[in-house]
Amino acid sequence: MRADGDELLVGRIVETEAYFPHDPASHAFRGRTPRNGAMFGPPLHAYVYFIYGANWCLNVTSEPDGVGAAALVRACEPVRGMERMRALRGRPEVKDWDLARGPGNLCRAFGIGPAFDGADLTTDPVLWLAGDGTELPVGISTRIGITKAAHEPWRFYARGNRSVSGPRALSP
DNA sequence: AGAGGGATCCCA
DNA sequence: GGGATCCCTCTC
Repeated sequence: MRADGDELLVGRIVETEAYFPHDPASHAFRGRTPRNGAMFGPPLHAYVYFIYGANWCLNVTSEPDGVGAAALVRACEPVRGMERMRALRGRPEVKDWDLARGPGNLCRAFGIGPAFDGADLTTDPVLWLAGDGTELPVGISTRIGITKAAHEPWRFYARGNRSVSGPRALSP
């Protein structure tokens, strides 16, 4: 969720990937650097990074302070604030279900950028996580867009949900 | 399928 | 400082 001025932007997370300690595909693999510092912070904090010259990606730290690990939030099913999300995406023709599909698109739709790097997602007044009790059927697959540890089944998605990103073969 | 895009970081 | 690499996106 994100409070954007007076407007509340709400999305249900439908796709994540795990990046474990000592995971060759993780940014934290080679140790702490200025970029990945937030990954080594306390759990349930944001790690926001810039990639491919165009996209921000949101991760949620998952291990105690000092351990570099996080879950990449790859997609949300928009729940509320879709018009504002469309404006943030800058693409008027995008369907609701497509607004936060993919990690870069998700950050654009929610206005998430470097300002949130290191934010505590349990107490931050603007960006936070919450549960609504919904249970989703979980599918598991290999992670997307990586070359190292590519066989590890560490991607988790909501089965049958249109807002899930990636090749169709990976989200049956 | 393929190009664009810019930061990051390792190893000189 | 160079250059491979990158947890991607859009348009073809």
